[in-house]
Amino acid sequence: MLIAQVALDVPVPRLFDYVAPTLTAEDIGRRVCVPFGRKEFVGVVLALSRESAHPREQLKNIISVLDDAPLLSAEILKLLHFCSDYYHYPLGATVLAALPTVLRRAQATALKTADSWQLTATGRVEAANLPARAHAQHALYACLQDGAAHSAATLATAATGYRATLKRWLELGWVTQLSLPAPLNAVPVDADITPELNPEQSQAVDQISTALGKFQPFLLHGVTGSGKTEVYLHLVQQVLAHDGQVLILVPEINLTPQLTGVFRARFPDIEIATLNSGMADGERLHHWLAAVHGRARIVLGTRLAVFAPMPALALIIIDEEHDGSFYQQEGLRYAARDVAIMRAHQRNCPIVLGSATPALETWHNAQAGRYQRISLTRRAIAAAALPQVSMIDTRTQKLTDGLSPALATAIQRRLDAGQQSLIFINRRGYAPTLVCRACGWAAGCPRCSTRLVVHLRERQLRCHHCGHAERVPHACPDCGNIDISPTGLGTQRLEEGLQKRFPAARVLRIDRDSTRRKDSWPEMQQQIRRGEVDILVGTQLLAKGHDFPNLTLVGVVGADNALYSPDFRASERMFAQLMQVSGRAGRAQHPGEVLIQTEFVSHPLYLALQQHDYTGYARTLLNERRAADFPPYIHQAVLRAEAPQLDDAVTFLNLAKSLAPESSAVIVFDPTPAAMTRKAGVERALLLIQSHNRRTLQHFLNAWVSSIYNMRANKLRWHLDVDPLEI
DNA sequence: AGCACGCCGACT
DNA sequence: GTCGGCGTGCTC
Repeated sequence: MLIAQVALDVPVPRLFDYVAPTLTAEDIGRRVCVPFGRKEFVGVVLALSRESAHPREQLKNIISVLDDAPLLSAEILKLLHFCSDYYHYPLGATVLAALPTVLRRAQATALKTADSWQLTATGRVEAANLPARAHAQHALYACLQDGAAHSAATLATAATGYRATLKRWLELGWVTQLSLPAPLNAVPVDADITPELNPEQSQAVDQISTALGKFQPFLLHGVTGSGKTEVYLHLVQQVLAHDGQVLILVPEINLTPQLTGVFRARFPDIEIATLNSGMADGERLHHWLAAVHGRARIVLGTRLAVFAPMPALALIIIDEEHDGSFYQQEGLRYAARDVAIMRAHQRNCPIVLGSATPALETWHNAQAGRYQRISLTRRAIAAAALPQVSMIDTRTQKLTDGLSPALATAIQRRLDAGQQSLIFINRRGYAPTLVCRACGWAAGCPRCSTRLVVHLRERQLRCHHCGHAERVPHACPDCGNIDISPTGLGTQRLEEGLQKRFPAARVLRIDRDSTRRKDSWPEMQQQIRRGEVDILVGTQLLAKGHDFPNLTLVGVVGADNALYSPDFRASERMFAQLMQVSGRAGRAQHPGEVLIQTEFVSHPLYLALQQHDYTGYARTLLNERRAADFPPYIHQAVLRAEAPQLDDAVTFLNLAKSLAPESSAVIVFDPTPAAMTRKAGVERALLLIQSHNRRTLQHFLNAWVSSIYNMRANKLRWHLDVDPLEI
């Protein structure tokens, strides 16, 4: 009797056995439909054996086997196994999380190949004579006239409401329907020319490409504008020449279209699968399958792409590897960068971590020789020097709407010269608080332990953590005083102040609020490039990898906040952000200038920034971390609990602590309320666990987690966060 | 996660 | 007398 061990998407840390007479070892990694409780579930076969720990009469039969070939290779299953172990997340849920959502659903019986449509010879002749007013038909023709097969998704974007037209054309015999998936990126792009590399870049390419075929992590540390992308492109070219696949991970959505464009222009004949959370399910599936079947030679995506099976994977690239969006903060809590390293290790291929401001963990690994460091010290455009950075002492200057006279003068000079300025402030909204001048009341969120942010244009108070919104009150709800005022500075207020100060200037605000509408951010980027904007005001959105050639001034406002933060990673993050945003200035012919408003003109963070000295500041921070016994000198895990009452969460954690195995090499701290205790109506507490030895910590957690699963947890949710980003 | 079973309060 | 609240436990 053959028994299949099946992974199911249930929060239970074990597999389920089913009778599966027809399966063979070839079927491991295939999806199956199984009865589970009263329902049918989709699962993945992870192992086959002759016997089960359960009596035969308790075992049910597999209902059906779903795909004609395994979707998850042995290799990717091994990676998922590792993740389940390392992050202490149930194996079944981990495995199912690696599949696109459509493939996790029970109704989806078998995988249908996506249809595509192609113009016939008749169609070509007839469509050329369409009446001018047949707009819908013209739009469809424009899309199909290249003769290639196109998917529904491509047709939908090119010609809205194409379905009716397509149906008619199908009847007329103008198009044929193929039951083959259309190639990705069928829409042609202009081919790019391969630019020359400077000596540093070509040395980087040489060094990395000699490692192809074996495991070796590289840290590509390149100053902003040093042309890391060009290095990636050359490496990809080499891998493609040997029929390999490349996995490229990028931070959240913003950069994906831009970078995809670059790769498509350089490799117009290569299929590129893109994977990010913003994609429609069907499209995502299409791209994922292209990766799985090896058709897509380049897979470019956000963190979730790290689990995309790729039969010919030969190189992994992580761009902006320091970026926080590589951490998944719910469900399977993983760090895509670390998973990618493990994947490269298992696959025996090189991995490139690129950044101008590497994460301290990464830097530390490079110092220790675990990663090979390659530096690009010069900007790719020879004329573009790094910007000059200076501080403006806000203790001695009078600020108007958050702006010092020195910064205002600098902006005026750019306006006179027809150049652009960028003012960076990491706070959206009008003002971060609404305060009563009489009694000291401040508007707080009813569902979170945090202040509400004033959004004046919408006349609303909003919580940036749970989405709660209410009208701005006219008087203080506590004492009735009318004199309540927005306090502090946000992007909206800064925008308003700048517009008042420079009435003739075209000011554009860029934050999550102003770019919420789909496609508005790419549109704004075009606007900026076309020179239709004089002053940009924005948050970290602006810091990331964009190239605005006419931008010569970057002003920084309100950065001091990070210096007070209780989060030990706050200054690392702020330094990286400022370094990145400074890098926006003077990327082309004109020299750039960066002005930072601060009360701490001689703080090491700012001094390092002035010197463009990542290395020096990294050393400072690492020394601090070592002295304080913080990561990367110690390994952490956090047990988090959420409950309607804080007491219940804390009690649970105390009980969990009492169940912790004895270990002299592991420190278990006392439970504490989370930094933001209440969030979206739930009370949160946490328990920090530390060890100097990663393996010791892992063993400890292994033993502990199974006993936590046995605890009763009413109305309480808990999870373990290994290598947490924030505590 | 779903879903059923089960044991205590206010209703036709 | 039942309808239904959600605490508890199981799913191969």
